[in-house]
Amino acid sequence: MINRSDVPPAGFVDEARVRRVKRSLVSFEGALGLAETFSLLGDATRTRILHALSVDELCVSDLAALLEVSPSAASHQLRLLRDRRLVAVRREGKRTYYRLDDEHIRTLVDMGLSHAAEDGRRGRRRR
Amino acid sequence: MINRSDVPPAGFVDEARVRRVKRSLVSFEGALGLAETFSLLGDATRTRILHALSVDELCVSDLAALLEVSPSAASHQLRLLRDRRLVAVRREGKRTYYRLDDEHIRTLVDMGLSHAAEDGRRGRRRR
DNA sequence: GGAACATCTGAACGATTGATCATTCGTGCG
DNA sequence: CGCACGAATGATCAATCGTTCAGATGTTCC
Repeated sequence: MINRSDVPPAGFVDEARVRRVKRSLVSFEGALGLAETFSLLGDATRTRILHALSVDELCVSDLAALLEVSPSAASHQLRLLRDRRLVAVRREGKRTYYRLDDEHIRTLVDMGLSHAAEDGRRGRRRR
Repeated sequence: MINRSDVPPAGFVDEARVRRVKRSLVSFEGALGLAETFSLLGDATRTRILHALSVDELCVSDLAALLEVSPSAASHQLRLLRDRRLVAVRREGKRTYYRLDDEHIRTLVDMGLSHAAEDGRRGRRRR
């Protein structure tokens, strides 16, 4: 038996390295979950919502007016963020107040902003 | 003059709060840049690529074989990551080796993974 | 030079996305 | 109750995205 059974059909250029990487690789499902969360941050409207909420809790109408989007659009996006537990809800009479649910999110947004800032400093985008 | 000129046409529920949030809000362009970076992380294939590269540098064919995607697909995604400077390239003979360009990225991916992990622990997804 | 290989690129297709509009739900008030 | 308001939802449509396929580059080795 020369070929190990855990080696995919093809054949790698650098077997040892690939095996090493493979060992600490997360499952496809894990990556998918990660990507789903990130893709929520991958929209300017939602990023702005999260960034606004990272400063203070806001009701839908104020949030919508502040970001100059329709209340409906804001609500749709808030639902996505809510489903993923990035924001939490609190009802007060007719109004619904949203806030960040997780301290991680604030950190992610801040970190992303600092990356973007640095990215702007040097010459964004090759080619 | 009762109405301040920097107040949008409508009228907010909580003027003071909105003004406070507005003050520390990033520009639309800033949010857009942030979102563009995040949306690159918002795809499972790219996340897996980045995660793999966070372990070790790899050439395109090994990367593709490891993740079980076509070399073409891998190349397309790598281009996007390259354009945004998330990965860096090194050529060695016929092969092209990719690696993470920025330590931030590794942190972002790791942080996202830990968030996802915690998210899995409690009951992901409401409703 | 030419064959073999690794990677890149462009076009095309199907799938997913975000905004919008109309409608509905829920709450407070006259 | 019935109206008004804030918010949520469903359907629709255009735009964007990721993959695939075919072909173009670029590199090594003979």
